[in-house]
Amino acid sequence: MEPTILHADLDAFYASVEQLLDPSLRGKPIAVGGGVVLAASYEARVFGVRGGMPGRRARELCPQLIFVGGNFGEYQRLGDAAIKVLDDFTPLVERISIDEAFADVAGCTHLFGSPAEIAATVRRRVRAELGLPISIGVARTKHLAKIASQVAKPDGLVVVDPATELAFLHDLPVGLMWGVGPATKARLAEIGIETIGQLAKTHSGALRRLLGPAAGEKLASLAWNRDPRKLETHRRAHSAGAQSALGKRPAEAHVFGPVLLHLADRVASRLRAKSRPGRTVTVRVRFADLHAVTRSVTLDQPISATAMLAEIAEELVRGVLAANPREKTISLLAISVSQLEESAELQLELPLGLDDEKQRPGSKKGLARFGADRAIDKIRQRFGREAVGYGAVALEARRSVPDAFRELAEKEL
DNA sequence: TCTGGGGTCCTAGGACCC
DNA sequence: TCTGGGGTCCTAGGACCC
Repeated sequence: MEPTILHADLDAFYASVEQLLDPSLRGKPIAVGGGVVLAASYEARVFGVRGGMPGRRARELCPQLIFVGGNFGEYQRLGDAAIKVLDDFTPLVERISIDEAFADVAGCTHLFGSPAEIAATVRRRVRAELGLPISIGVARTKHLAKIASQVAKPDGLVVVDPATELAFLHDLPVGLMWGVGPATKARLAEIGIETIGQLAKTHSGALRRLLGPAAGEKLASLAWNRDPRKLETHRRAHSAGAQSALGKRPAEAHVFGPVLLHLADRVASRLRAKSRPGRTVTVRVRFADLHAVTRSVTLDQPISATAMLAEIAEELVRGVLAANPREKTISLLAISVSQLEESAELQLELPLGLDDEKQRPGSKKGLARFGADRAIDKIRQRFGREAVGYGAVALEARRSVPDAFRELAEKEL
C-alpha cells in the first residue's frame, strides 16, 4: 500500500511570519510575546528558548534575543492560506491547529502525481506564494506522517517507504510518539524504554499495567505502526472555555467576581454565536503553589447566557474556596462549558436549575438579561469584540496575553 | 524553575437504573 | 428479601497536544 497521508506543519510559525514581515529579523534569534514566549525562531531555539517559557528565562538563555509583539491577524491569514494550498489538491484535509494539517491524497494522484511529488509541490507553493517554510511528512498512517514531518523539520520533506517504515520508526525516541509527554516518558524510562523499538518489543500487558488499559494498548499499536485513525475533515469542539492567569491575588469576591464575569462573557458569547449552549459548567481554581482544583455541575438545561454562566461559576468557585480554607491566594481562574448541544435557532433560554425564585423563566430579571446579551452580541457584530463587554478594560492591564492571540487557539464550535 | 491559553481524552469511584 | 451484573451518567483529577 502506497503512503498517501501528508502531515504538513509550518516551521516556527509565528516567528517565521515575523521574519517574513520584517526582513531585518531574518537569521536572528527572535521570540514572539513578552511575559511569556509564544513562539521562538530556530535561531533562538539553538539557545534552548522554547514556547511557553517565561520571557525572563528566555532572555537569560539568549541575551541577544529580540522580542516582537505579534501580528496575530497575519498569523490567521497566512495559516488559512497555507491550508488552502492543501485544499487545492484534495478535499480530505483535517486541520489540527492554525499551522498544521493532515491531507490524504489517495484520490488525486492521477491528477497531480505521486504523494511525494504533491508534497514537494505544496512546499514549493507555500514558499513561493506565502514566503514561509513548511515541513511535510508522508506515510501510510497519520501517526507516522506526523512523526515524519517532525523528523523533516526544519523546512524538509520525509517520505516513509512502507518497506522500511518499522526500521525508521524503531530507531526514534519514544518522546516523538503522539501521546508520550513528560510523565509517560519518565514512566517508560523507569523500565528502560527509550526508543520506539524498545517499546514495540515490550509485552502489551506490561504496558497496560504501567500506563493504563487505553494508553498501553494505544502505544503498543502505534509502535508497530498500527494506526486505524482516518482523517476527520469536520471536527467540532466538544467544549469551550477561557482562563486567565492572575499572578498572586487574594481569594476574595472583589477579585474573582469581575474575572469570572469577564471569562463567562468570553465563553458565553462564543456559545451564543454558534447557537451551541452547554449543560456542564466547570471551573478551575489554581492556588499560589500552582496546584489546581476543579468543580463542575451538570444542569438540566443547556445555557449560554453570560450572567447565568458567571453566577454558576461564582458559586462553584465559592465551593472550591470553602473546601480549601487555608488557601488565601489564587493564581488562575478558568471556566469551561461542555456537553454542548445543537440549538437550531437562538432560543429564549433562561436561567433554570438555580433555586433562586428571581431567576425563574419569564421573570423580569431573566428577560432583561436575555435582552442584554442580545444587545451586546449585536453591538459586537457591528463594531467588534472590544466595543462592549464586562470589565475588559479594567482587566486589560493584568492580561498577559492579548485577546487576538486567544482567538487563534479557539476551535470551531 | 514554577510558566499562557485553547483544547482532547482517559481513569476511577459513586449513583442510579434495569 | 437478598444477591449479582451491566450500562450510563456525573464528578474530579491527570496527561497530553498545539
